Amino acid sequence: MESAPARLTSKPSWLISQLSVHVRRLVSDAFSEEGARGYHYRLLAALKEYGPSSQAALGRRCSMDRSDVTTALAQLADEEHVERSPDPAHGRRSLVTLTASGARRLQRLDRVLEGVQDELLAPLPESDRAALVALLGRLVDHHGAASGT
Amino acid sequence: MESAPARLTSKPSWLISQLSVHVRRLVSDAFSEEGARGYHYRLLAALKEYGPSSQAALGRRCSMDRSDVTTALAQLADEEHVERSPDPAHGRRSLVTLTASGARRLQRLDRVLEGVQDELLAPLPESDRAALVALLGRLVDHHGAASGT
DNA sequence: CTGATATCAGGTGGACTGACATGA
DNA sequence: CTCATGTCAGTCAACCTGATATCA
Repeated sequence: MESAPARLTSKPSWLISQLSVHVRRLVSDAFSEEGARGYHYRLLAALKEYGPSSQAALGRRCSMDRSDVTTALAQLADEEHVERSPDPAHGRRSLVTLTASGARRLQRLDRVLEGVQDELLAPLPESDRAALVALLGRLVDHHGAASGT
Repeated sequence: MESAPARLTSKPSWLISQLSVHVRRLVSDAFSEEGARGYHYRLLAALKEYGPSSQAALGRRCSMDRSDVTTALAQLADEEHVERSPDPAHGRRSLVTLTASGARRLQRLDRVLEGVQDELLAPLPESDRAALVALLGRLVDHHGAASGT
């Protein structure tokens, strides 16, 4: 405190908050050109990765609230990127599946994200990028395990 | 792509977005116990670091919009954590200064942030923390320089 | 009964935009 | 005149809460 420069930028949570502003700007700018939003991407990506799922499971995996899952899925269903069918085994549960057009949509969004990443990581050489990803991954794993089911 | 598990968690922008959710939750939880919000902390910290400033300058340094600076400063002024006085040299411009109570407030919030950081970085040993801070710092510097004045 | 699930209504803070008046 | 500044009004996505209905 006394001798340190007290630079805001030495606080990890401050750094991450600042960074997240830029990331969000970049991502939502890029996504909105495609007419998508963050929630849509998360859901599509989770569906691709885990296969057909219930809405509650999607919410857990995407760290999204159930109510938001419902809304976002309704929009995705409107555009026929996903299909919601009642789970035959469980009356109340619905099974959400990725459609072919949803998979294409995800591909486009993935490509958009690649661009964002290049821009974001521009100042770092390859080896540093890998190190950063590894470190962030450990944090996400740790905190994801703490909160999710 | 081919052999990799295609884990979402290998995408830096995804990782940062995920992380920022946790960081925000931790930070705003902790701050709201103090009755503060992110904007308040940013402004107080910037005032401490750069000294008395105009509102526009604060906005630039905190990556905040001018209108949000106005609102947040009004609240801080209500609680007498800052003082706004017209700049004698420039009629329209106001000079914002940190009061003694504002400085104490900032200290408390800083302590709160330390706690958040400990929680956030719990899974990482000291050396990795430093590495992470360095990497994030480089990204923030790069992208901050690009956007701000 | 509890518990999980899906839906709907609403509220909050953070980021942003547009309009406006004032002053250098 | 233009430009920066401070203010106000309002939009938007993300995040969260509570209430309700259905079903194992």
